[in-house]
Amino acid sequence: MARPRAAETRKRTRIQQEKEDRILDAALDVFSAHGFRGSTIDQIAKAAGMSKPNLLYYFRTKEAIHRLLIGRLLDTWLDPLREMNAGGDPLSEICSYIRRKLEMARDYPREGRLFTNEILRGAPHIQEEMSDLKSLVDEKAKIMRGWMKDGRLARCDPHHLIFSIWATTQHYADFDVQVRAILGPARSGEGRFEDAARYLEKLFLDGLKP
Amino acid sequence: MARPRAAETRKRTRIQQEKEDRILDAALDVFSAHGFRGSTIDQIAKAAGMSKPNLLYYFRTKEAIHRLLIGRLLDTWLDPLREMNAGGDPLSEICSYIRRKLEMARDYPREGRLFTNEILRGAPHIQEEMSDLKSLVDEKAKIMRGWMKDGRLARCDPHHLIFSIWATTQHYADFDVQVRAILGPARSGEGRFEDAARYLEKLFLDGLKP
DNA sequence: TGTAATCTTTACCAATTGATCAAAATTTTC
DNA sequence: GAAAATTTTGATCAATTGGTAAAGATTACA
Repeated sequence: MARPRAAETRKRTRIQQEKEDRILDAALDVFSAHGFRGSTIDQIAKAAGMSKPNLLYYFRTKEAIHRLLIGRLLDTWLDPLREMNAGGDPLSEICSYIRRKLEMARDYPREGRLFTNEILRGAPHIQEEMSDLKSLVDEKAKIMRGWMKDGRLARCDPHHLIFSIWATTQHYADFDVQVRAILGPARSGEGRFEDAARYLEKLFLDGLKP
Repeated sequence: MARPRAAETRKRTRIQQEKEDRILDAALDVFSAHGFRGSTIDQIAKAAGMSKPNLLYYFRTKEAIHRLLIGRLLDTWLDPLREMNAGGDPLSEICSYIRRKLEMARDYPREGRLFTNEILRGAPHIQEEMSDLKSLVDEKAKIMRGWMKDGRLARCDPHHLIFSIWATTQHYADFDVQVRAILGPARSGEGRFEDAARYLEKLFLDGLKP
């Protein structure tokens, strides 16, 4: 190889491990705040505490960083939905799904915004993942329809039910500044997530009771 | 004025009227799809069917276009909430609010995405409007609390109730590609908004019944 | 119809930005 | 401790992009 780059050679060194992690964390900060095109390599490099050429030694292109982040994200983003199983009690399955999604919005807001950014742009980098997503959602929708048939869940469109859970929970990551502006400083502590959880649980429980 | 620019002189001509409208429409297309920094003047000019310098004859800067769009947007975006009045029946007031917001997501998805873009970036251009927003929401929250006290609406946190309506309706504009991908081509017609309306109405009605 | 105002185009500039290269500095390995 | 491998830096490039200048084309109006 003419000009060796990190990770193109034998195995990852200690420095590679460290620096790559720092870069990805910095990039998550910057991408989630400014979007892909709104972010510059310089910004990311600065946030990671290194020079631009140095960063480019670890990742060939800006897109390579973005791709890796998006890929990682999708891997874990759907875990809560996967965990919903037909065997459990419908309403408590849905409640814990809501709780888990809300926890993700609280604990990983950057990832959430990165995802929303990508979707807002028309999901250009995750076309195939979209069809995997459809399969998963269809599968879970089928389970829900089973619950409805058994009279254990209110009859409704399961796809839109899932959308509404995504929307209400993701809102607390994507619209964070708006939520804080409206709740005011006094209620903008971490407690707002507990208030949200309480409210959403009530809404969906009573709204979906058979 | 050394180099006169459109609208800096006496009154708007026919051509100014036409071209400015075309530019704003094109800019809404481009900004809502790519975000502010992701959009170029060239792109907007091309979409508006004119050259870049020609466009810049009508708007001094890219930011001027964006500012105008954002300003216009906020003017109308909150109208549905303003219309919610204490005199009506609580549940039907909330239902028509949901319906109106859903109609906006259907009829003005570009505006919706423009707004989400702005909030995602931390709302840098609409700081003051945010406090106006807070006043409006607080006022409506007060009305809702009155309804709850009278036993005409289920007790819950009215701020989070409003958030949940925003989130579930806006979702159909912002996450449109995802919604379409999951519903599949057969159910991605305009009918999806009616399905959504039916579902949301049921959810909120049963979820908020006293 | 002629003239003043408005509009459009061509050519251009300076700053930013993604990316490269080769050499210097550092770390790892034997 | 020296050689080899890896990491860092500084200089630089080409493309993109926001914006300007000035001359030419068109339109409105008396």
